Amino acid sequence: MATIKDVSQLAQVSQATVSRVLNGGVPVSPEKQAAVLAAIERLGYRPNAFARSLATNRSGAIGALVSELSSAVYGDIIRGIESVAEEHGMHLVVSSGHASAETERRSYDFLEQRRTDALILQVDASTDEDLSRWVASSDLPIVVVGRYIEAIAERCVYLDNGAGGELATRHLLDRGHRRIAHISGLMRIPDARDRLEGYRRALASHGIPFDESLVANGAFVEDGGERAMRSLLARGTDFSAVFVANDQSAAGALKALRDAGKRVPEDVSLVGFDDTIVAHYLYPSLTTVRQPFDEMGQAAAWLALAAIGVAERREVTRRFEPVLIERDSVATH
Amino acid sequence: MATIKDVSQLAQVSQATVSRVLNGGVPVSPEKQAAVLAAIERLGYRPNAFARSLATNRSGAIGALVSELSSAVYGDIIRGIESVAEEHGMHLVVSSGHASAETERRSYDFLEQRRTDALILQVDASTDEDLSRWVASSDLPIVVVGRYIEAIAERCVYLDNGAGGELATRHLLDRGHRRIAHISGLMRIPDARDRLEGYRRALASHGIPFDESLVANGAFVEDGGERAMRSLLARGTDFSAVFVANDQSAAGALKALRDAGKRVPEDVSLVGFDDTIVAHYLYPSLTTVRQPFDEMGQAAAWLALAAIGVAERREVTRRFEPVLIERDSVATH
DNA sequence: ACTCTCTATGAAATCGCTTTCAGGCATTGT
DNA sequence: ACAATGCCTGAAAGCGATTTCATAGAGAGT
Repeated sequence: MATIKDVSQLAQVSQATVSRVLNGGVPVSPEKQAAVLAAIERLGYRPNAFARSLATNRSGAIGALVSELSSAVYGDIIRGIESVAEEHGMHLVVSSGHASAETERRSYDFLEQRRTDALILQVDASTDEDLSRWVASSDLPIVVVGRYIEAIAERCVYLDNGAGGELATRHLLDRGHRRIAHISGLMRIPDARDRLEGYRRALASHGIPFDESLVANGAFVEDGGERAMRSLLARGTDFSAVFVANDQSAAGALKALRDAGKRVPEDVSLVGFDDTIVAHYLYPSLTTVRQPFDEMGQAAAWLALAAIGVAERREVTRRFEPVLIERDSVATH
Repeated sequence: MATIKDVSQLAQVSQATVSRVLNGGVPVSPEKQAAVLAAIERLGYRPNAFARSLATNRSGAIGALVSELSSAVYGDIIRGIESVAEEHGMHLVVSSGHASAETERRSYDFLEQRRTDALILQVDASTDEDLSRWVASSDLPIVVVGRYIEAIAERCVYLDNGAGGELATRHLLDRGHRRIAHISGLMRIPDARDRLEGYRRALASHGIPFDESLVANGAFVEDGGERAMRSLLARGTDFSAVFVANDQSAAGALKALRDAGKRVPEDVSLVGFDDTIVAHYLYPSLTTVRQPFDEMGQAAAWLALAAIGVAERREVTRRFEPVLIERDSVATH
């Protein structure tokens, strides 16, 4: 591998000059410039990124830590981050936390260890306190996406989950449903609690009392949704619609309904949450509350890049509003 | 940020000693060891990864370039790579090619630029020649996954797509189908051609002549599958089953069938390819040919790690066999 | 008791780049 | 024609680790 020294010798200039033509900004005479470029070409020279980073203390990359790499949910967040990063000539290093606090911590350490210039975190397993501590103790800018943490609110990009729960429930109310059940998410995750809260608010606004027996926990996973729906059906409490806390558990709920001989949406209407690819593939396709993952990723990237002075500081939306996507799983009651 | 020098001063030892306790291998007296560890703890010292990499010329990470980060298909490959990498204390840097040859090239350049110790490529847009050239001209080990390229065969981890096409088609033949259509994939991708070839072989083995009018192109995407199925139906040629080149286009095909009032599997049976999450969510759930993405990722990682001497050299499967996953989209004819 | 290993340690070179600093040379102004 | 100004350029000092090499001291062998 050729080094800058080889280039400088071949081009008969100093290493400083080579560095200057490489990085621009400083004027270099056209002749030397040409000589250097020729030498670079001739030697197939590529600057050593480690040396450069060591000297500049910048890596040219931002890191993203996501809870699950292969999830349909978070792919769009990454895509959003990447598009903005690329726009600014920065690269993206992605690492996965495997939905385990331990692995999240390890991956965080890796990224934080001065390998990237900024960090974007989308994690589930670590607690609010963990994250706040990380933000406080790290000297690189950290942005948290998909989660609102009061202590570091200005570094959070998140959805208004309460409004989302309300939106979903209101939609069912508007369609004439009155007995509306809820399959909730993993309650240790704030999103789940907020969505439930939104559901309660919507009911309240229509003067409908909250009924404990219409709520079952789906834990955000397909299996959980299936079990929750079975439990709901077994209770014998009557309902004509269900707001499910995410698309994945809605898939499970749909299966349980089908197994029980209930038709969707004729017998039971279903609203999901997230608008992941799952909602599109289900049959009937799922009416759901969309999270603008792509835009949220972009916002997070803007925040991060602005913090390190790569992107201009500009107004960035941090709290996103949910949007209802109507498909075929809701009928008028 | 504390440096090794700070630590060495606080611990009253040389930098070399600090480095030794950090990296192990070389004996250090227990007292100094303790002093160093205490100093590290006290200062919150973390070695600078750039400096270390510059000195050792190793990054401790392997790079993966995938065509699409957020695809359901490739998530499992990454997961497989990551699990093996982690097992060996290596980290993973992922970059995306966005299914464009230009971006693939750029991402490749980034990763190749001495940032990672080995490279695993899963790319669609770049040609066999591009890849062969990269492998030839790079001084880091490169493994290609999901693709067979003759010139660099020993660095490829791939599925026997021909066998897959045969498997799918044979399954339909075994179930009594004789008029079997095929919705093919993007023909510039070898996988698509091989699957078609397998389809032809299976037909031939049953003495059924290949019928051009039973083949339509679905280009591996949902839309394409839908259009292809419509085209097939419009031709008026009779068929009772279709082998679709991947799950995604099978989803489109299913939609077209449904729109045309055909029931699956009663009127038309369907077999997909890949066994992605899509196959699971479709209704009826899709019988499909499974690619062991996870294991393929693992194999690629083993190959890569062995090449840089991190993992022991052991026998690694490079050509994987497809497996038929039976679900609900095939009926006996 | 004396030489001969060995073992643990530190000093210093090195990795490949950026950046400061000082100076040479050509302009410009008077 | 001379001083002042600016523009380019090169030498050299980092950046923060690893690693080689030499050496001091401890232990072993006779």
